[in-house]
Amino acid sequence: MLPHLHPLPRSFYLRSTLTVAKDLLGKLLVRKIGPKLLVGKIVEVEAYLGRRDPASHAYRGKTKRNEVMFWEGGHLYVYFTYGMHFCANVVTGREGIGEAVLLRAVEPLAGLEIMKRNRGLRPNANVYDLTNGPAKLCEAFDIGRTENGSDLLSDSVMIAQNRGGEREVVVATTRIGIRLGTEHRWRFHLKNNPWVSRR
DNA sequence: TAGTTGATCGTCT
DNA sequence: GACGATCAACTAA
Repeated sequence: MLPHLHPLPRSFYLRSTLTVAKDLLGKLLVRKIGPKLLVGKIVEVEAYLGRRDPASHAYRGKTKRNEVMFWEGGHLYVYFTYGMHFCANVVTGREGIGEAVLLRAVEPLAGLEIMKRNRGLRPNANVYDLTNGPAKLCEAFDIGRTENGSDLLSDSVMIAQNRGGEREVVVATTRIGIRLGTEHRWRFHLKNNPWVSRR
């Protein structure tokens, strides 16, 4: 059913952040928790360009919180916000750069029942509410503090090529939930995908 | 449908 | 001490 879940190579992440952000659309977010397998197609992301981007956590340089953003590309930066939510980012570029791509929404493909349970939703809940937001997808995929700094080429969290996924139309808009940096259209999503947040 | 608000706490000023 | 890369519940119209 889901053959060849093989992680993308390190070189995928060692390119410009905007390029990686667009290329992440359509790829598979894969989470393995013991025997349980969760898979979602990435449908919405935002790029955060480090020291040159006032909206980025890395704008003022490295801190204890954002340290992982400055690691080599292909790691997962997970942060805690609003006192209750986690959000997950894909670190891009070479070590010391401090750039990342926020995963904002995925289309659930496998492990829907587990995601519903992780989200605390009833079995008959609307599937569109499962993973249509950055904090929602983290809850659904059970991504939290423990996953901060995970290598995306490892097994527990990986991003894999979506085989047979044909080319889709990408839409660029301004980023959501920020005060500075609103002039840039660094949010990318797949056109008309029902899991994209704020349609 | 649009706009407002409360929840809740780690991080940085 | 203020606020945030959010979400859900609420109000008004």
